[in-house]
Amino acid sequence: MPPDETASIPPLADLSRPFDARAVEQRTYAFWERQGYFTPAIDPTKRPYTIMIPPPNVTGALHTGHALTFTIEDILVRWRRMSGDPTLWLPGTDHAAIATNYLLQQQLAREGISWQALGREGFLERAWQWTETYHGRIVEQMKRLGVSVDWSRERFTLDEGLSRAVRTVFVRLFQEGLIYRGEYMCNWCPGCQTVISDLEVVHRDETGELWYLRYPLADDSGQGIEVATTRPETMLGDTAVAVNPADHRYRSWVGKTLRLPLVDRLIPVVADEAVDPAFGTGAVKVTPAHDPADYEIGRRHGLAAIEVMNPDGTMNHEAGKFAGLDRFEARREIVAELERVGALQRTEPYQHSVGHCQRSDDVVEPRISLQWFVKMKPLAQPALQAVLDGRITILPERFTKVYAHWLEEIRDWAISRQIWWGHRVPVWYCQRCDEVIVQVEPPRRCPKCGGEDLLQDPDTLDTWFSSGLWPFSTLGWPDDTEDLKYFYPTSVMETGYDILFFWVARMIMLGLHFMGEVPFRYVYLHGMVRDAFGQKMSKTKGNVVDPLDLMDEYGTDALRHSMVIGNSPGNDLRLSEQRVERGRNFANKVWNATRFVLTYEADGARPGGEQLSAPELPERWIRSRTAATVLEVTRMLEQFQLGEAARTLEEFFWGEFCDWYMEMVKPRVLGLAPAGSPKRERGATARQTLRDVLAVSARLLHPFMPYVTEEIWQHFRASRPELTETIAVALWPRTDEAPTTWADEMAERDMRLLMEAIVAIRNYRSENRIEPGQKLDVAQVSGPDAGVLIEQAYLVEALANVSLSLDGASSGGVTLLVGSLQLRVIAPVDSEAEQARLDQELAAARLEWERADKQLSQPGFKDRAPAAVVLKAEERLAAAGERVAKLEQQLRELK
RNA sequence: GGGCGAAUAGCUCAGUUGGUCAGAGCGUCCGGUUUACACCCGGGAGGUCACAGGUUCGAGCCCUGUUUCGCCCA
Repeated sequence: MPPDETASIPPLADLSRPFDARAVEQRTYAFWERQGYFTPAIDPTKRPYTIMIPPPNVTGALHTGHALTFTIEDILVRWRRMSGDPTLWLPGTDHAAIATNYLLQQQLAREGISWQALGREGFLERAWQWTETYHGRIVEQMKRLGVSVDWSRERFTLDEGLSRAVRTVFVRLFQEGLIYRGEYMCNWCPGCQTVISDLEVVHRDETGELWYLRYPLADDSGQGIEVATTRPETMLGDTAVAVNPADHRYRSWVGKTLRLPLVDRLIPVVADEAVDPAFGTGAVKVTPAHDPADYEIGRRHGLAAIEVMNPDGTMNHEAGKFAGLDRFEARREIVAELERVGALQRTEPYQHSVGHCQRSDDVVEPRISLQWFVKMKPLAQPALQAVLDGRITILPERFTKVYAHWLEEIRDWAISRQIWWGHRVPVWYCQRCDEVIVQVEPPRRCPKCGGEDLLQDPDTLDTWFSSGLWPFSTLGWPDDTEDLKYFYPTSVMETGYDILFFWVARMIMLGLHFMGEVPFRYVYLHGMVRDAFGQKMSKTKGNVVDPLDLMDEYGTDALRHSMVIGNSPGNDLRLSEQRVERGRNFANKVWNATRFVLTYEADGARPGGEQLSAPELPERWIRSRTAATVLEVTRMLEQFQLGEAARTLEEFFWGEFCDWYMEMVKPRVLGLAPAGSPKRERGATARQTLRDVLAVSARLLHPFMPYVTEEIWQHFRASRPELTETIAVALWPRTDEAPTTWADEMAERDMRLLMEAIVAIRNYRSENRIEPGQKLDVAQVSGPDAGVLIEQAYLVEALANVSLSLDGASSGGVTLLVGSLQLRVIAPVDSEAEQARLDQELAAARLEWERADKQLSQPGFKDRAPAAVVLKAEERLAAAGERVAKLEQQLRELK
């Protein structure tokens, strides 16, 4: 085997005591990538498992949200790949139009370059440079997380194939009448200088002011009407005052003419149902060009819409002497001026919701403009249906309602953006005959008049318009590719609940419309990652946790572990260093358990060559527990219960395999017995079991902690050449064959008893401050299951530091009750403490008895409860009763 | 204003077909030079599962209402 095809692990002797994550990670990922393990083989006889990665912003950096996303997806994907499914996890990045455009503008400004002066072409050139520079960074960061994606299929939302998909979709929707262009009131961000969709507006409650203005009657009678407004600067564009027609206070005012202060424009008082009589004075100023509600009122009453602002948020020429001022500066000056002329009546603080741009945080300005829209109702209906009839399952289930509600109330989607970075609208305007040409490839001449003077629409499309196509555009659509046929529909869309509307809903709508089939069968929504105090992470707060720092310090496996354990779908996650520490400790535990196993393997003969004795109780027990764990973990993964699966694994590996089984094995493997001796055989069986269980565990753990488990695997391969060359494609332990034949109910029952006995002795030792080093004698064991303990005496002796000398000769000591067993331990007895201990145990036993008794005597219980439940309760009652009797007797003897 | 979620040990959280389900990690207390691991081992304390009703033989889990906090939509 050429050296570059191995994982090049260091020799066993060099194994470091703590797991050295950093040393392992880079070499391991390079090995996986080189070998192409993550490129699936298309097999028509098998159903593929496909996940499309939520593409991170190409110019962005890995954050904790990505770490969560990619960890969850990697777990699912690695598990299914090991299960034998042709598995495709397709990676890619997103061009993040507004974000990139905005950041690049700022970057240029720092360099003293005006983007306007640079021009469209120059700007795009810079943007591509940026993209190329940063693309490498995000890819490297993704690799550090261990993502098992197929890099050979990597896509970028702005690459040629995806761009053609975007243009094709635009053209088809236009031809179907689902895309239209029109002049409407939209959300305008003066900072980004583009329209944004409703979803990109973030509403925040703010304390502003409510200004009361008096608009006088034009007849100079001295009478006037008072209006209240939160945005006095827009008064320059007022073209009416409106009142509710049912508001008797203003009935006589309707139809009268007012003189607008500062401007001297004559404006009517109109009656309109939309006016809320309870707001302010019940009369409102109407500014059709700057408020969506006023826009509607204006349309109903034929009012002029006078724009008083420029696209950048400064006042325009209509603002007269305020022209050129920023809108907020203008507000102050206009208020001052209104006060000076006596039009300002009063001001009061006012709580209201203010829309901000999701990207730049500027206050969004309602503005009338000519934009492209997607008609949503016809697309939304099938998307709703697909979820309601179960073709798509949303997890957690509660988000189904959120999804449905949004789709039912959906409004048309403004898709054009007044920025340069993105997919340019595939529409050309003939300068000769005004023909509008909508097509996928650029036209040479106007199909109507033959003119060659064609101007392409300057706008670009919302990034989400292209990412909405992600599940199929990445597979080659609009071409009918093999990938598309095989991998679509995909299996799972895993992402954060915050982009359910932005992205998931749109993928479903567009997928159904263009592919005629759902884009994915499951939607798994994870929660938001917060800081240790539950605060949302933000740069301004300075509480951003960098996953790369955490990986540097604790290792990738540790970070991944912290991302899934104890987390459940849809719920937010508080990330703290302590949490990651737990992950590191566990990775280290796994590593050291391996060192233990490998050390004895190296010490003894090669596996397979040794004479094995029959498995003893500890072997039967740990195998049975392993089998149960395989079933349990597999079941949980099938149900997307990743957090529970991880916890189950941790508990099994650490609590049962390491803390119990390895300790039980030590008496037999410490110090090798001569070949051929029974002790040697017993040791060989134990070592064999250690290896077997560790090998199964490593495979179960691999999706969660890929690096440490791969490292283990490679060390195993040294002595077991039959193993696959990577754990990444090792077979997932099957639930329908070995090792599930290891299930052994009797062994589990007997071991429980042994473990309880050991714990009872340790407990007594601890409570009575008996030196851990002091060996105690167990003089007597009685009870129906005494044989179990006697047979396994060496285990109890080793783990509880006692010796079983069942001669009954020595007297005294203390009797411990373990289930139905009684152990008489020769130990110093402090009769006062012993009395307290027995009293306490008696109280507990009585309580247990009472509870069982209460349950059994519950009227109807025996008739209605399942027989197994009744039986269990009866057993509990009997056992508790026995225990009470024994304790009472012990107390009597003590006195 | 509408909808959703959370409320379980000091802290952070699990608990998915209602019948040992009262758990984990961290923290805390006690004890450990047991050669895999102190990133460890052993032992302990600690909870009326927010509150009030209801359904049921049986409720942390299902239903209704209330309180507090958070989120989404308008």
